[in-house]
Formats: sequence, structure tokens, C-alpha cells
Amino acid sequence: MSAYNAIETEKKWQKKWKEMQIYRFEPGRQPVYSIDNPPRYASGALHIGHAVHYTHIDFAARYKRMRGFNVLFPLCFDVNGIPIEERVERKYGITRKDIDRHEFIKRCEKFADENIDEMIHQFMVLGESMDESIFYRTDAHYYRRLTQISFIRLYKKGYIYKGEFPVNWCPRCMTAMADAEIEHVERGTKLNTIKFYLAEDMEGKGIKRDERGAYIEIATTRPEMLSTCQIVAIHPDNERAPYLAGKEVVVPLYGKKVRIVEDENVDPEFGTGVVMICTIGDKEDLEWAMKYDLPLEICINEDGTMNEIAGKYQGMKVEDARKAIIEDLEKEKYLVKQETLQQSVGVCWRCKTPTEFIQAEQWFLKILPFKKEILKVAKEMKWFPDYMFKRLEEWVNSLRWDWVISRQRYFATPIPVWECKECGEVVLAEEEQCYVDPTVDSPPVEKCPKCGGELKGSEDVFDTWMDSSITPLYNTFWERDEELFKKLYPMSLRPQAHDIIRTWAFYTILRCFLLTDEKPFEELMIDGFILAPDGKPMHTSLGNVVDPLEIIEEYGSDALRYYAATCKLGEDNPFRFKDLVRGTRLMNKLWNVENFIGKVLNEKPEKGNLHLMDRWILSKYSSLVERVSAHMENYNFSDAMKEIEYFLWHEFADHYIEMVKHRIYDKKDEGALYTLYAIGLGMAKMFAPFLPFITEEIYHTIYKNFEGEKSIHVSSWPTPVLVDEEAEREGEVIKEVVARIREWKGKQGMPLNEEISRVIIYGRVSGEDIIKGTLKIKELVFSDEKISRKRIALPDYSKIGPHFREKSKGIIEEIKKNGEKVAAEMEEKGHYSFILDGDEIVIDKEFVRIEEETDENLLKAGNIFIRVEK
RNA sequence: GGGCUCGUGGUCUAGGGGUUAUGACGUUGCCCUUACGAGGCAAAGGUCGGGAGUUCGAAUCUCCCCGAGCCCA
Repeated sequence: MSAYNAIETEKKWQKKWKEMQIYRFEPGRQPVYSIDNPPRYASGALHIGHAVHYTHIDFAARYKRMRGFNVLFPLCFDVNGIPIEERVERKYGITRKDIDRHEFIKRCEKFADENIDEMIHQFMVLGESMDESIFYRTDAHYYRRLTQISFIRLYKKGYIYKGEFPVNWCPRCMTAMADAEIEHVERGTKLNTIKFYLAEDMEGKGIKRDERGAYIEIATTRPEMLSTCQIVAIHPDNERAPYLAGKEVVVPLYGKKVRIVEDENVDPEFGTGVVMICTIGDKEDLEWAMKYDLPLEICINEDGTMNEIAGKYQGMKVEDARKAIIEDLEKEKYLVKQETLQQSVGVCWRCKTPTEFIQAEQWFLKILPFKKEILKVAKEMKWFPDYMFKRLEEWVNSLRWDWVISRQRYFATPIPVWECKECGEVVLAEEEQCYVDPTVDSPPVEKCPKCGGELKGSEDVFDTWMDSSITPLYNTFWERDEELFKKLYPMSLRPQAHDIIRTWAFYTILRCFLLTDEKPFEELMIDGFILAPDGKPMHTSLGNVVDPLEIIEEYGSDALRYYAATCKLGEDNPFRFKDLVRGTRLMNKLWNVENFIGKVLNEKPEKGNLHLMDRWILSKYSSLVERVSAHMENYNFSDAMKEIEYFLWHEFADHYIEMVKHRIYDKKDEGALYTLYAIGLGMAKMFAPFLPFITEEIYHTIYKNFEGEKSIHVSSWPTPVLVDEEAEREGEVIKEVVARIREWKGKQGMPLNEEISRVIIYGRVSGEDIIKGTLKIKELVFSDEKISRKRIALPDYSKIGPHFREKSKGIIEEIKKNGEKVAAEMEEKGHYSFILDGDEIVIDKEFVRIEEETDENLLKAGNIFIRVEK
């Protein structure tokens, strides 16, 4: 029999499955299992992490299908947003402002189209059973329409407002950003210590002075923001605080007087222990501004230049202004010193430019009033693993701002509003108008209903999370088919990775709750990351990226899927080539076991008379089915795989098949054939969600004629066959005896099918025929002779400990020391007694385990001894 | 700095109070046995990141420290 050829077989089934269309969702058929499949971002090929995640989802989809569910597993892509814009800008060497808005959007769509084609191909190669007939992409008008309608609904509910508010701003991309879009990097900056002279001359402990008067030193990394300094704060424990609190200092170069406050939030270790507060330097400043009700003053423009508040530095880029102001401070003798400081700086996640806070008009969706409800709804869902819920909980509890939902970009869903040029009145689009693009389409009314002024379409677009956080509504036909929506919502499963719990999971729960008053899904399956083989995150710059397609070309998709199955849900797993090796070996094993079965079968066997060993393996198989099913229900794929694999290899193949061969070769034993068939088919089925290609091939070569289903993937999940604990116990003993004798043959250098003349077994064992037949024993004798020379008692720690508590140590020592004596006395009197620290201790049988030994050269299976004569 | 998670033979991994720590990959030795040499059998190899504590008993629980990942500040 030739080895299994994964590469060829997989290509064949990729093609055939496409023709067979077996993954179709049929609206109306119950029960439904619906998966809120993550729309893959269409910026380029899948990497190994995506491959593993989608494969995990596919495990669930295939399992549920075999369980009889009508599975909704959409093929979908996320196509809005900055990364695609950026790739297009790079590809054409332009910025989006260089060409016409709509021309730019067209180029983005085209770019996405090409990637989507490639990614669909990759999904097919990986064997992901997504349904092409439920395809969607988030940039399509049919999808964006829902984003817009949901905005209109939320607006009408009063949850949306337009606000003047500091927002994270990338001066290069010229857009507001959510906190989630900001990365933090360690950077070296200069910490500048600057003199601030007191408005009125004074003296006090620790207060320095020079010829210009009394002054305090303040350290800052952002001297260019001096113009917006609002207050100065000092820790109350600082020795200078009593003199300074309530006084005023003069801001260098600007001459503006600001007051000094005491505040415990000042870090006494930082710089000089005194800080200046500029209201909008960073998020912390913002908190000061709220606390002291300071005016929000901003000296930086949208394009990252200084504005008129900065005075003579107006028009300069932030970095240049910083240099210039430091020169001036030095010239005017305000600068005391400069030191290098490692600092965490917020940067734009896409272009790595340091972000600023600026004051901009933005659209907001209220979050803060709904914290409680969000947590309540989130708790109603089942999280796998359960601790992932805590991440959401912590996030919700720590929220301080509403959600900025507007962006100043092009390739995204337009915000469906027009605004009056005169009075700023907002005119919403009608729901019937959506999808609508206010930059080209007309408003529902001609003039401002309030003042009659001219209306201008909004150029703002939505944060792309606004699109992706309604996938459960899109998938369940919200606003398209109310009847279906009622049946399908909430969805069964949200699968996603742990990095976007605070974004995708959170925003989805929020949006869907606000729109439906219900949870969006029943269960969440949260995946970890796939790290590079070196244990670090994969990065092109580190040169440790693994390409899934290259792996598939060498090992096949099933092998990669085997690796995916070994990855525990929720945890970060390094990519391991050794598991691909293991996967191919496992498949080879499966292939050969199934081929053995295929070869001996001529027809579908009847149940007939089952031998003890048939009942042994069928009973073990049945409990395996139960355990694996339970693992699958809990998305515990790694344990499911481990169980199936172990059973196939180390119970079924290593032992049952070895013990069954002689029954098949000599005569066609019906019970044996039935057992082989039942378990052979059941194993293929349990492997089917994990290894769809090889199991399909096996099914079609061996079982299809007898079973009739057109694919193993639409066949039903196996069920337990029989439970027989007695047979399991007896069978185990026979298995052990056979294994010991096989091992002995190996050690003797004997071929396993060479005859043994005589074997004596000391003890009672059933299955004489099996032992004889499997091992080719001419004469098998059972003997009641007591062959054991020694009986030794060993302590049973779990019994002794709880009963004897602090005396346990001494008792355990006694048993270990006098094991033989303890065993003998137990045999005789039923208990053993001795003196420990002056007390008499009596130990019953339940506290020890008796081990038998012999000094003769015999084989040992448990407490059964075996003598083999060549 | 915070929340969550992880740290077990050379490498990866199971185990989440019972003392003899699971398995895989790799390594070594033996075996061409009619399903499989991508196999079978056997062996070597770890005291469970470090420290303190709780307990009759700790890889497992608690605390502290060190290191890694994700998210946040």
C-alpha cells in the first residue's frame, strides 16, 4: 500500500467540494448554528495566525454540521479604512489629497478586489468550509447602508452628539483616532528644566532665587506648549508646597501669570517635583483640565504646525518649534539643564508619527451611560475561555470617554448628514435614501429647515469599527428580512482573537445592544496569537514570518490543520514544525488503519456475536465519543484531538488490530469485522472536522458505498455503541498480557509471527484464544500456583494523609521500611499495628496497595506473572 | 504603572493539592512482524522560572521577585 499523498488528494477535494456545494446555508431550516465569522481585512494575503484562527472556526462549523445544524458560516471581508488607503497611497506614490476623492476610492476598491480573490483561494486551499453564497464585504453599498441606518436610529434615540472635544490626532494622516489606533513606543526625548519666576518676590525653604528674583524649576518634555500652560502643580508633601500654594508664577517668554496648586497626583519623583499643566498635552493633562475646570487651549493645528497662540512660533512644525523655543529659553537664561529621558510616546499605529491632542469637531456615540447594561449583556454570553470576560469587564469599568465615531478619511462609510452652512443645523438622511453619499447626493430637504441656509454634505466618514461592529445584524438580515432576523438573532458564536476584545467585541456588544436591547451572540470563542518558532511575535522586520502556503505545499493543509488543533484556545502558541511532522505521521497511521479495514471488508458487516475484545474496544470507543463530543461543545479542540489521536494509535491500532488479525486471517469473524467497521468509520468521522481532506478520501474509498451520504462532512457525528465496564476491565488485562509477551518477543529478536512453544500464565485471565492466536502460542497453560515470592505493601498517600494528618509522615516511613512485613500481617490479620511515638497505630488494608514480586525471571502484567518458553 | 494570560527534559507541550510529572519532536540501541520503517519495541534525558509561606503532603494554593504575550495607562 502506497503512502497517503496529501498534496494530490487535497487538490482533488478542493475542486470537488466547490462543485458539490455542501456548505450551503438554507434559510428556514432549523436548528441553526450561526457563526459571526470575522470579516478578513482585505489588505493582503493571510498569514499563519489567520490560517490557524479560521481553521479553529472551521472545526466548529464542520462539527456542528455533522451534529445536524444548519450552519451559517459566511465568507466575508472587511474592506474599509486606513490600511487600504495607505497601501494604495504607497502603491501609486500619492497621498489621498493629491487626486479626486472618488477616483481615490475607486483605486481602493480595486486594490481590495485583487486581495479578496487571492484570499478566497487561500481559504479554499485551507479547507475552510465557508459558504460562498453568503458573501459580503463591508465596503459594499448593501453593507454600508446598514451602518448608516444604524447611525440614524441611534441619532434619533439621542445617543449621538457632535462635540468640540480634544481628540487624538495624527498630524500626518490628518485624522482623529480612537485610542485603539494609537500605539505606544519607547523613545528618547529631552527633559528640559526651566525657571519659572514667581509673580511676587518671596522667600521660603527650598525656594531658589537669583538676581531676577525667586523662582521654581519645572521639568518638561514639551516646552513648545509653554503658551498654553494653565496651572502649575506641586505635591502637598513637597517642602516648598506650603510657600507656593496659591501663589502665581510667570510663564517664561509669554509673561502669562498662572497659579500654583497642590495636588497629590503630581509624581514627586518626576523632574523637580513641580509640573506645568497645559490641558491638552496628553491624556493626563486632560484629566487635570477637568478637575480644575481649565480652559481647553490648543497651540497645535491639524497639520501639526503651531497656531497663533504660540506667538512667534506660529507656523512652525512642532519639532521645529521645540528647538526654537529651547534656543530662546537658553538665550534668556531660563533653561537650567537638559537631560535625556526614555519616554513612552503615543504614535499613529499606521505611520508611527507621534500623535497630538487637538480640538476638533467630531461625532460621538455615547458609551458612558450604558456601562452597566453592557456588562450585564456581556455576562449573559458564554466566553471560551471564561477568563476573557474579565478583559472586557476591566475595559468597560475603566472607560472615561465616549466613542469618537467620525474620521476624516475617504475610503469608508460616509456619515449620512448634511449641515447648514449658516447655523450648523444637522439634517439626517432618510433611511430610505441609504446607502447615501452626502458629498454627491442631495439632502432630503433643499434648505436648512431652521434658517433656510444652504446645506453642505458631510465629508466625514465613520470609524471602521462602526461597520464591523454590526456584523451580527448584517448576518441575521436586520432591516432586510424581519422574519428571518427574528429567527436568527442573536447569533450562536462570535469567534475572534484576544487583542480586539476591547474593540470588536466591545463595540459589537454596545451597538447591537443599543439597537436591539439584546445580546448579539450566545457564545464567544477567543483565540490567542500564533508566535514565530522563536517564541516572538512574527514580524517581517524580525525575519521570522512563516507563510502558510509554503507549509501547505510541503506538508498539506491537513497537516497545518493538525497543528491548529494542537493550539489551545486563548493561549499564545509558537509555531512548531514538529507538529506538522506529527500530523503527517498521524495521517499516515490513519490511512493505513483504514486501508487495512477496507481490504478485509467485502460488505457492510452485521453486528453478530461480539467477542470480549470487541466489547472491550467498543466500550472504550464509546466513552471516547462522549469525551470528544464534550470537548467539541466547549471548543476545546486540542483535547479532542489528543483523545482521538491517542485512541486511534495506542488502543485501536497498537492493540486491537494486532489482536484481531488472526480472527480475520483465519476466518472472517463477524464480530471483528463489525467492530473494525464501526470504529473505522467513527474515527474517520471524529477526525473529519480537523482533517477534512484525508477523511473525505477515506470515506469515499471505503465507506461511501455502504453509508450513502455524498460526503463525510454532511454525515452524522458518531454516537456511543455500547457500554460494558466488565468487558473493559477484563480486556485491559488481556491487552497487558499480550503486550508483555509481544515486548518479550521483540527483546528476543524474534519476529512477532514466529511461533512460541509454551506460555504459562499464573493467574486468571480470560481471552485464551486471543492470547494464543495473536502471539502464535502452541501451548497456553494457566496455573494457580502462587509464584510470587514477595508481597510488598506500598503507602496510599491520598488515604493516609487525610486520615492520620500529622502522623502521616511516620506511618508512611514505617510502611516503606517494612513493606514486606506489613503485607504479610495484613494478609494474616487484616490489619497492621505498630508503635509510633508511644502510640499504637492500626492500619487497615485501605491505606496500602499490595505489589507482588518474584525473583524468578518472569514477565509481569499487573499482578499476573507469565513464563514464556521458546 | 494596571488588567488578563503564560513560564514544566535539548525544543514544544499535558497536568491546576496525593508524592513514581503526560506526550510529541529530536537523540541512542534493537527489530525488514503479511495495515503502516512516515512503523514497532526499548533507553537516555526534567524536580516543574527564582524565593518565602500555607499543608501530613505543592509543579498544582497564597505572597513577593524575574521573564514573555495581548490590551490599556
